[in-house]
Amino acid sequence: MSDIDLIEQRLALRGHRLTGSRRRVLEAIAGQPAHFTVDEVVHSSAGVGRATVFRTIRLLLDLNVVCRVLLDDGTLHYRVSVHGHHHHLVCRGCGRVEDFTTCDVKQLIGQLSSATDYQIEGHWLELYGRCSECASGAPLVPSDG
Amino acid sequence: MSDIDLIEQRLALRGHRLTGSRRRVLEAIAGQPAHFTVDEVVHSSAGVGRATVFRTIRLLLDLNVVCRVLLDDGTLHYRVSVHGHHHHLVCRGCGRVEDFTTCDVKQLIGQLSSATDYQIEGHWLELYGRCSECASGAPLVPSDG
DNA sequence: TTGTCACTGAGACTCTGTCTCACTATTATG
DNA sequence: CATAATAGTGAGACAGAGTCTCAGTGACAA
Repeated sequence: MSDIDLIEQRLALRGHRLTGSRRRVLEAIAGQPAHFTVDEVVHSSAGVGRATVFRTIRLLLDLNVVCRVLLDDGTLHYRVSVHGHHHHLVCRGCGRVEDFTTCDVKQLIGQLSSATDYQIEGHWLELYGRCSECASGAPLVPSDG
Repeated sequence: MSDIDLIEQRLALRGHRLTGSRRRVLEAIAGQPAHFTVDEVVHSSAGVGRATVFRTIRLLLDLNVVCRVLLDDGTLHYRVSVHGHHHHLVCRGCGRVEDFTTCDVKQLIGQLSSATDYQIEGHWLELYGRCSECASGAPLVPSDG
C-alpha cells in the first residue's frame, strides 16, 4: 500500500471527506523530495487555494502522516512520515533525510531526569550532517562543468 | 559581573557601540523571565523602535549571549545565555528553563553516525517536562481563589 | 435527488522578522 | 571644540508563514 492510500484510509477513518482538492494536495506531496515547504506544495497543486493547502497539511499533521522538519537554518519544512514519534538526520549537502526511532534518547532522558529532578515528557531532536556520498567529496559531479 | 556587564564587554570587544537604545534593550532583556519573545522586549523597552530591538537581539545571537528556545508549541522564544553550545529543558508548567551542556549527546551521535554512515556535524535538542514543583501538584497556589 | 454541512477559494489579516532610507549620535581626529 | 566618518536609529514598507472569514460548492447519506 502506498503512502497516499494509507493517508486516504486514515482520512476516511476519521470521517474526513476525500475531495478533489485534497487528492491534488496528496499527489503534490507524494511528488516532493525528502522535505518540502507549504509553498512548494501550493505551486505543484495547481488550482488548489493556498488556504486549503495549509489546511490540508495541518490536517495531515494531526493525522500523524506528515511531520515537521526543522532545518539547520531555522526554517520549518514538512515531510511525509507515517511512523509515529521519530527524529531526523538531515544531510546538509543533498537535503536527504533519515528518520530514526531506534536511537537511545531514553538513556539521555534518564540521566537528565535524575540530574535535574524534572519529569521529562517530551523532546525535539534534529541532527545535521553529511551523508556518505556528500561527505566523500561529491562523487556525483566528477569533473565536468 | 552581571550578564549585562558581560554583554556590554562583548559588544565593545567586537567594536560595537553601546548606545542608549542598546542599553534599554539590554535592561529590558535582563528583566524578562526565563525566555521571552521579541515582542515582549519591544513592549518593555519604551521608545526603542521595533527594528532596533530585532537588530539588537540578532546581534546578541551573533555574540552568543542570547539563544533561541524552541517551545513545545513550535514557537520560537529567546533567552539570555552566555555559555556556548547547550540545550534546554523547559518546564511546561511554569516556563522555567534549565540549560544543560553536560549530558551525553555525543554518545547518541556516535551510535547514529555508525548506524547511518552520516558524518554528523550539528544538532538541535530541546526537552520538555515539569520541574519538581510543578510536577508535585503546584504547591505555589494552595487554596485561595 | 435533495439536503446538510464539511470543505473550498479568495483575500484580508496576523505574527515574526528583514530591509530601506533619511536622520542622529558616537567616536576619532584635527 | 569643530568636524567628518560612519555605526546605529525609527518609521514604516515589505516578505514569508500561517490563520480566519465568508459566501459559495461539492461530497455523501438518506
